[in-house]
Amino acid sequence: MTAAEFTTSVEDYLKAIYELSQTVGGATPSGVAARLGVSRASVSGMVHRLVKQGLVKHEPYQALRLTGGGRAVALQLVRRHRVIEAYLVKALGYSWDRVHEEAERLEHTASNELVDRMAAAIGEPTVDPHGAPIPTAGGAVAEPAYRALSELAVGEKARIAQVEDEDAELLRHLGSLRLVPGATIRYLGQEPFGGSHTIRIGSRTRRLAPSLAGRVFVSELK
Amino acid sequence: MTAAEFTTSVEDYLKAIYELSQTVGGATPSGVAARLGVSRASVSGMVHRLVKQGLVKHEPYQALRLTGGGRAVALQLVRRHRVIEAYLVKALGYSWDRVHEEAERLEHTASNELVDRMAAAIGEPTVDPHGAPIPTAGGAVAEPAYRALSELAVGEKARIAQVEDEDAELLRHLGSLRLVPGATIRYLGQEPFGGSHTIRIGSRTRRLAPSLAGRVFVSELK
DNA sequence: CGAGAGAGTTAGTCTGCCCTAACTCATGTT
DNA sequence: AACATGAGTTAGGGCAGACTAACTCTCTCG
Repeated sequence: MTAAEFTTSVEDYLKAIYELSQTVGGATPSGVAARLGVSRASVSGMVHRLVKQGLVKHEPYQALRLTGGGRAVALQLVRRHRVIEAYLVKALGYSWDRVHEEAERLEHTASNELVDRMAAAIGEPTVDPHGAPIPTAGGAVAEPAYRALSELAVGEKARIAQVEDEDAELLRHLGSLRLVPGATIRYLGQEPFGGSHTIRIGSRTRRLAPSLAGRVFVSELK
Repeated sequence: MTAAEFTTSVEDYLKAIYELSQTVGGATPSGVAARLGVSRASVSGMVHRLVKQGLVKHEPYQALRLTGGGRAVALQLVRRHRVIEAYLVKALGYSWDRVHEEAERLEHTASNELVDRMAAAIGEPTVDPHGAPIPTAGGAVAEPAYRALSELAVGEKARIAQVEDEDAELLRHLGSLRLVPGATIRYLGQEPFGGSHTIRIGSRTRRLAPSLAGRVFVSELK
């Protein structure tokens, strides 16, 4: 039942389409190609196979959409990825900048049962080490509408909710600033002409390059 | 450095050749084919590739032999497999009859670092749940010369050292008899004409089909 | 409105790994 | 010693998934 129903490639495409679907512009073939590091032609080829398998819907020259089945596969994969990341950090002492790469490989070979056991062993976490919500085994996900840090109003306080997880350099930098999910900050504003953002975290003032501030997401402080 | 240097297929072939090399008759192409569930022709094809990559030595119509490099790859894989099995049992509550299948997949995607962390987390085990020795990270393995249970002398006492790990049914049966590595038994003999073997384990007398007794290995009691 | 630019697709090729069918080699039996 | 048998190999295909090159569609902008 948990047999390898889909190839690693198919799973990767479905996950890419799932993740791009919830960004502005949706999942375009060239977006998928860029995300997976393959040519646009390869995406066209794979999309045909996915459509034939009933995992994706596609009208030529339109955005790609997952079917219910395709979405379910993608959500399982996302769950496996995020649980594995959380487990590596909590149970095996990994740092948060090194788990993504390992999880990218393990997510395709770990059974759902293993992932469920990992989740149980660390107390059924609801978010991964970068703050991303973990889908339930049943395939339900919270999809919180966080704001980018750069969208805060001057003087506003907020809590760091989630950061992008794919860039290890970024994660090490954010970690060194203590800018991790759960941290409380106050936004002090942006320098003129698209300069750095300034925030207060604990008793320290920190400056963030504009490109970083769009990759860190915050929630209301309650 | 721990990048995926070899395909899953290549790793599987090397492991099969390694394991068959230490049985009587060595690693023949048809032995490898049977073990991996592929045709003999597929083995011939893969052997050409492995020879070209310098992982295997092969004279036509002779047994296959690993080169130093091939052996190193195989030992890494065996280490990953056995550490994963041990970890699943000790850290995640798996039963010993369900770990082989999971480890067969994870061994190809878990990094050496992950495996080393798993090993450390459970106290650097030296054998897996079925009693098979775990190679060190450096690639050294103990290769103990155990006897099959069926080779014991009547009345002899011995310790269960290792059992075959690939047949879940077998493992469940042995588990129900408490015939697990570390258990102490006394061999009471075999029924005439190739019948069942009888052993004493704890205060109970158990009977083992001849085919089972050749798949359970014992060491001297000290 | 018409033309690029760029996105998407099709065509054709390659590699990895599997298969079946058919041939060759090695070996034991009579 | 010849031959049957089975092990090993070669030949020829197939499928998955990637690529480049070339064609087509869409959309924006002058």
